[in-house]
Amino acid sequence: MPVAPLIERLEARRWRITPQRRAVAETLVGEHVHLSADEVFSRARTGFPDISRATVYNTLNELVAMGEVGEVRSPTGPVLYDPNGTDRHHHLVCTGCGTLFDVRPEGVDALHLAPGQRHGFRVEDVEVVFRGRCGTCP
Amino acid sequence: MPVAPLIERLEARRWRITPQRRAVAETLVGEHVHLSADEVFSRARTGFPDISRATVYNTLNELVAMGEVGEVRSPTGPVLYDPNGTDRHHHLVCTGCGTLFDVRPEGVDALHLAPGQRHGFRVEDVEVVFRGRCGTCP
DNA sequence: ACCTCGATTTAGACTCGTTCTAACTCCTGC
DNA sequence: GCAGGAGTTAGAACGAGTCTAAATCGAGGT
Repeated sequence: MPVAPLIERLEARRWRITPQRRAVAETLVGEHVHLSADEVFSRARTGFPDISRATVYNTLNELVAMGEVGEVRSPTGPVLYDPNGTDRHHHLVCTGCGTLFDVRPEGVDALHLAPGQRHGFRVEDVEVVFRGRCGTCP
Repeated sequence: MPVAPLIERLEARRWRITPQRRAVAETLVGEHVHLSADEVFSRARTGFPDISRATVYNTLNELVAMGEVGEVRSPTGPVLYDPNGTDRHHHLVCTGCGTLFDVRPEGVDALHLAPGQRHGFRVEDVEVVFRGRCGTCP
């Protein structure tokens, strides 16, 4: 999934593509990319050295609000941004180093909450996080 | 589940029960109790006015490390402490106000990760979070 | 071309939740 | 009764993120 489609989707929304916003969008390309705002900031600076931290946060928050980018609130550590915004998927997190992968677990559709346990909620989403140790953490 | 069993378990571990630690432990009693460190701090002060914030954090972290208390890292907002530390259970969170309930969803045991998706991890735990709107949030 | 005005960007101050530090006090075992 | 470690404390420091107020940009109208 190259950058063009994301940029094109943003143009189709008549969203102004400034050089700063382009620099942010271009960092978010690839498979299994999960960058923190700070990583996005430092990478975006290589393409646009004067971009400010606030602009990176503004842009990421707008991309998330538009649904073009997903945010993963890793239980410990900063929010990670996931360019694969539309696909439903879940996560596998290393409790040692925080490494995070997307996964597509079987059976999540079958998860449901018995009416007696809904506490008056309208349930909208289920998130599944698998925790474990990655190959390099003891 | 009254306070005594928790205090007794702590004594059984030969953990020194100081007045400060007792004040913290006593705030964490009841069903569906999910307090933030700050709420624990202010409640503990009613029983022990000179307790410091650092002691509350120290004590909560030790209780979590011992497994006597669970911590729920609500995706937004502070960590919540759950005295129901041993029971496996999952959570239902309101995306509006952050209200949080314990739930016991069916079918979680069936969740598993296909070997091809394990990315070399040793999976140790699955956490399921249901998101929705509670009765009072629009 | 030239204004105008809202959209965008910026640096830095600020907030929140949490951890760290270094000094202090209190037990516990000898 | 004393030494030394365990526990406590206030406040500084921290990391992530938001907010503010001022500067700058650029698209649409003339």
